[in-house]
Formats: sequence, structure tokens, C-alpha cells
Amino acid sequence: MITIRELAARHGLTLRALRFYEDRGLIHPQREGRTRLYSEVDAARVAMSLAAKALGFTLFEVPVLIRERGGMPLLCISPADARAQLALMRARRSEIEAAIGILRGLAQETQPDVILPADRSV
Amino acid sequence: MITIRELAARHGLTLRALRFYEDRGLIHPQREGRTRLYSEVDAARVAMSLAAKALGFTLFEVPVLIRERGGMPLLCISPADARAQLALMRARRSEIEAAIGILRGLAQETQPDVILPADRSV
DNA sequence: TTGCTCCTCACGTCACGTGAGGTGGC
DNA sequence: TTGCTCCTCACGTCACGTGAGGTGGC
Repeated sequence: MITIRELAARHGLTLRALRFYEDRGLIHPQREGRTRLYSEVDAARVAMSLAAKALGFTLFEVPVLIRERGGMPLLCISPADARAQLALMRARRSEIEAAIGILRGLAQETQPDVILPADRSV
Repeated sequence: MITIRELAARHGLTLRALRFYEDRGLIHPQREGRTRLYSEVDAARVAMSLAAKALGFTLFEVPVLIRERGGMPLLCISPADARAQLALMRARRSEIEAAIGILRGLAQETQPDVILPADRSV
């Protein structure tokens, strides 16, 4: 059993973030009085949640992706889910790449101010 | 002068979005009674806002980027601003590319469920 | 009167940040 | 008593979505 501060430090999170994950139903720490105590199962669920978040899933989607096997939580993503998520992330990437292309041009301008009128709008 | 519905349709926005932009101080439509009426200057400011948004700027940042020249609003981005924004967008892109790399692997798996344990976590 | 468009609150979403004010144990 | 850590509200952020209920002119 570890404290909220230890678990937060382990993942580079704030205490507020861990309490928010609890509100979301991602973790269910024990209580000693009012103080939260986290098990290694809780810690693993946090790790799974952050892994899913890094793949672009919302915290709302995380609970259905986490399954218990042998008492420990595991992140289960079907190939179909992966493909759907991949399409979403590729769409986001292409938006960002369009922006990067324009910004690269603007960054190379020599004028102090670069003007982007309506007919050159994105 | 055009109505809120016409301006929204022109940019593929909702009425709510245009009212929100007004709250943000991006546009200042005239009123005919309570009904909003938008000038071409308002329309251009909306276009500039959307262009800045597409470059990854927040709506909060937009007002300082818009300047009036000859009565018409123009988006002014200095090379220094462009470089700073470029760094931000490249950072976002690399996060997304890491996710895409992992998702591509998961999408190719043949098992029904792919398990991502803690030691392989992102 | 019905139907349409416009309006103003005002709460909900997402993932937390940020005080405000209180509690327990050293 | 001071100082620390933990706690529970509860409002703020960002860019709107989404009703709820009211208004004006055909």
C-alpha cells in the first residue's frame, strides 16, 4: 500500500489527477480514515490508463479497455479498435502537418510581420 | 450586413460558436433590436480567427495576432511567433507519431485481443 | 394560431488546475 | 502552537454542445 503522493510521483501526476481518475472509476483505493491507500493493482490500473491516454483514447474509454487477468489489470486493444484509433490519430496528424507546413513558411520570412490575408487563409 | 446563420454557413460554424467568439471579443456585430448583424469586417475577423486556430493558436491568442490595415483585419504572425508555434506543433506531432507507431503494431496482430502489460507500457 | 428564426441564460463536456477552508498526527 | 500532509467542496479553463424557455415578424 502506497500513499497518493508516492503514486503521483511514480507517474509524474498531480494528486488532483489521481482523485479525478477515482471519480472516473479508473481506480478504487482503500481508505484509512479519509486518507487514500493504493495497492499495486491500483498502480497498474493507473499505468494502463496513461498508456491508453498516450494512444489517444479518452479516460472515458479506458474502463472497457482494461481487463483483469490473473488478478492484474491489462490493457486489451483489439486489432479492430487499433485500426479505428489509428485512423483518428492519422487524421489529427494530417491537420498538424498542414499547420507545420504553413508555419515553416512563416518562420522563414524576413519581414518583421507576416500578413496572412483572407484569400491566403487556411 | 449578413445574419448569424449566413455567416455560420459560410465558415461551417454553429450559431453558438459565433456567439462564443463574440464573448471572446473576436467580433463585435451590430444589433438590430436583439438580432446580430455582421459586416464584412466581422466575417474577415472570423476567417482570420479560424486560420490562426488551424495553426494551433488558441482563441485567446487570436486578438493580438489580428491587426487592422486599411480598414480590413489581417493575421500578423512574426517569424519569431511562427518558430515558437512551430516547435509546439512539432512536439504534438511527435506524440501522435509515437501513438501511431504502437497502434500500427496492434492493428496487425492476429489475436482477437492484444494485451499491453505494464512492462510494455507507453 | 402555428411555425420559423432569433435570443438569453445556464449547465454539460474533457482532463484536470487552483484556491478555500478544514482535519489528523508529529 | 507551528508545520506538514491529507482531505472535501467548488469554481475556473478551453471551445464550444445542448437543452430550456422567451421573443418578433410573417
